[in-house]
Amino acid sequence: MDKKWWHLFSCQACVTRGDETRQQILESAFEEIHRRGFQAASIQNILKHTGVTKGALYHHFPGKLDLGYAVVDEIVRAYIDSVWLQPLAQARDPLATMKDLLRQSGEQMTSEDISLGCPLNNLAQEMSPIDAGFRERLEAIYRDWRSTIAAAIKRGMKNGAVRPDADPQQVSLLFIAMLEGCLSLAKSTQNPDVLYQCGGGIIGYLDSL
Amino acid sequence: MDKKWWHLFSCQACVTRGDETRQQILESAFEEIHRRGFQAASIQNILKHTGVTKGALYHHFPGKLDLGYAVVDEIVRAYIDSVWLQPLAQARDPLATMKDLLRQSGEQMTSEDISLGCPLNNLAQEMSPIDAGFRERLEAIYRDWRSTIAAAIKRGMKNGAVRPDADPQQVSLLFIAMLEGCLSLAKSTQNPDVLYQCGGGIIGYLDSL
DNA sequence: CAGCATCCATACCGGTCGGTATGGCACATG
DNA sequence: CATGTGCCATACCGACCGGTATGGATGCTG
Repeated sequence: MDKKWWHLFSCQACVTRGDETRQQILESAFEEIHRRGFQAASIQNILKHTGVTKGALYHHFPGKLDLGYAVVDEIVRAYIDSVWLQPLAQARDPLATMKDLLRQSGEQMTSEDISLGCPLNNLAQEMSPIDAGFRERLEAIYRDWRSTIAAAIKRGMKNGAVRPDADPQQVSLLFIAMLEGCLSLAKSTQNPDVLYQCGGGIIGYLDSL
Repeated sequence: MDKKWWHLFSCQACVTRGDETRQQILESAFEEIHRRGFQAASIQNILKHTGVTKGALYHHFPGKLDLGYAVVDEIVRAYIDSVWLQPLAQARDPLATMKDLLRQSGEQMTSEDISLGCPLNNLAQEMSPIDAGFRERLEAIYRDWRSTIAAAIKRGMKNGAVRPDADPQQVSLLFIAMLEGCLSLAKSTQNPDVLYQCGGGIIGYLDSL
């Protein structure tokens, strides 16, 4: 079932062209899902923005559900990885880096980003009660996120960057909850000021640790 | 267009029976929307659980969108009103009552409540970017909620129940963000412990005020 | 060159959606 | 009693949905 290894040398097209359209479909699907939610996402719309046809899509993905899973596994997860997990993986001062990441991603958000909200949270809210496959995948991302934060906090407690009576589990939980809550409120109001003021509250919380 | 006032005396059926089925439709619609989201909510399902027919529904509501608006205006708003606004309206010690309400509503949540999430947040997340009518209604509810909390905090600062250097605006914002974020995480993990631990973090925050 | 697998385009299908048109029943009115 | 109106049931509609069947183009394989 897997491609044989020498395809990498003898058949460029098989590898690159196929994976290229697959990637196009994935990114367009992510856009559409981010915009309308998974259930309301239309296959036709996903195709319209790529130029590829339905035959191509159903050649690469068995169905809409699997396409959604792939979006979670390969795009949403990769985003959280690159933005949060990797910077925190070997941070010396976790609170400082978290505050930096917070400010940084807050500043570079467009008003459209604000009104569309966090893709991870959107999908989790919509699909967790409905589909177990989505739930498990999204919950795994949250779990990794939390454990990475908790580990960073623990390291910070050891080297004195975090006060020693902090509870790493609760801090990781509450931080993500505050963040998602702030993004959620900002999305509802479509007001960047809400995001900034709320983000200030998160930073204040981190300062208390 | 309005019913004439003497209908209240002369035509019981016109008033009570009509409003009764309307209320049934509203409640069933709330259930269905809470369960599947507004866009995926099926008129047929809403009817199935009430026993009334499509003619009745479209007699009381011009369309699906207006039905959704009515659910927000008459059910979601009423819920927030009764659970949060009224208890806080003349609370002497706002932080204590907020902690009480938090614990109370946390304890009486079933595991199904947890996995379905907060109706207000669900609808806001799904519909705010898509439909302005929903967005304005939901944002109005959030606004009232925030201003009620802020007013209560301000009163608490006057009578010494809240430390005088608190920022009522930010407290109200952050509290709702934390609450919605905690419910959101608990929904994703479908784990009550997450809710309790996260709620403990909120209470810790309130204790710091 | 023959055969085969990959990759994709087109046409089509059953099912469900929200919405409408129509008619009938109960009842208040003049 | 005749008429009008609020309330609701039934049958039906076009649109769109996700999914499939089929065929063709390309390029590697033996």
